[in-house]
Amino acid sequence: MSDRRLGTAAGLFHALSDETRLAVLEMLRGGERCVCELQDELDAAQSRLSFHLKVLKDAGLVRDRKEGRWSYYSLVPATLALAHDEVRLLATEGRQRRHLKVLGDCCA
Amino acid sequence: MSDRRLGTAAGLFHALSDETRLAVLEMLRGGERCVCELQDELDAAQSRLSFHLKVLKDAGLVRDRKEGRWSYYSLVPATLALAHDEVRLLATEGRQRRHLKVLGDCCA
DNA sequence: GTCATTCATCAACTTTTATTGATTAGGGGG
DNA sequence: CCCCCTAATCAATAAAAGTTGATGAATGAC
Repeated sequence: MSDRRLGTAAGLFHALSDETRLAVLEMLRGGERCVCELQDELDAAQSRLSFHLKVLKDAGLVRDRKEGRWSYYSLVPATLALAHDEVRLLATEGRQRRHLKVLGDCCA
Repeated sequence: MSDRRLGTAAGLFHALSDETRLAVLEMLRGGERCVCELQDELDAAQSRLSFHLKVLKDAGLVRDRKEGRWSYYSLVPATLALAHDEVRLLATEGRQRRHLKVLGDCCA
């Protein structure tokens, strides 16, 4: 609702704009996962996955929890809800008809 | 639903990952607009706006209609709905609990 | 202590995106 | 015809994002 709204939304969408990151999020829907599980299942190089996890974390879409030598990642529902609201807004046809312009002339 | 699902979704999110483009989409919620109106209201250089409109169009989020010397852009609700579904899926907590791994060992 | 495992981070590099300032094409108006 | 307006496209550049391979920190097994 603020005036950084679009900037924030753009940031979220950027985090969502990569296939690997979406695959991570999908895996996390099933619950917390450690990096090595993600790595395995997604067949992604370690540093590459780490990079994408950081993008997701910086965007607030996931959080991590360290336990022993493992890092477990999980979704942050609130942020996903935020992204959801943003798209829903766009996907919702605006009710208000814009007022008609004087006939024939678009700009000028 | 296909196996290009994530790739397609990533493409949509990429188109949504820019503040200018989001601003365009918001304007279009009110109905069709010609480029010059967008240009005016968004205070964007002509070629820059044209670039972003192309990104949105290539993503299938908007369509254009030429009339005389003007181009009018409008939303494509179906594509927005697609993006909406995709986010909703992610934002929906997965029901299924993943099966537990053997005790103590994450990766092995 | 040594060693292996997990993962983050870094530096170098490649690829992709975005911006800018032309130029170009199509309409019209005169 | 000549001229202006709208908007797309292009080339050059700049900036951001992604990949790779290496290094390093932390943990825990021995």
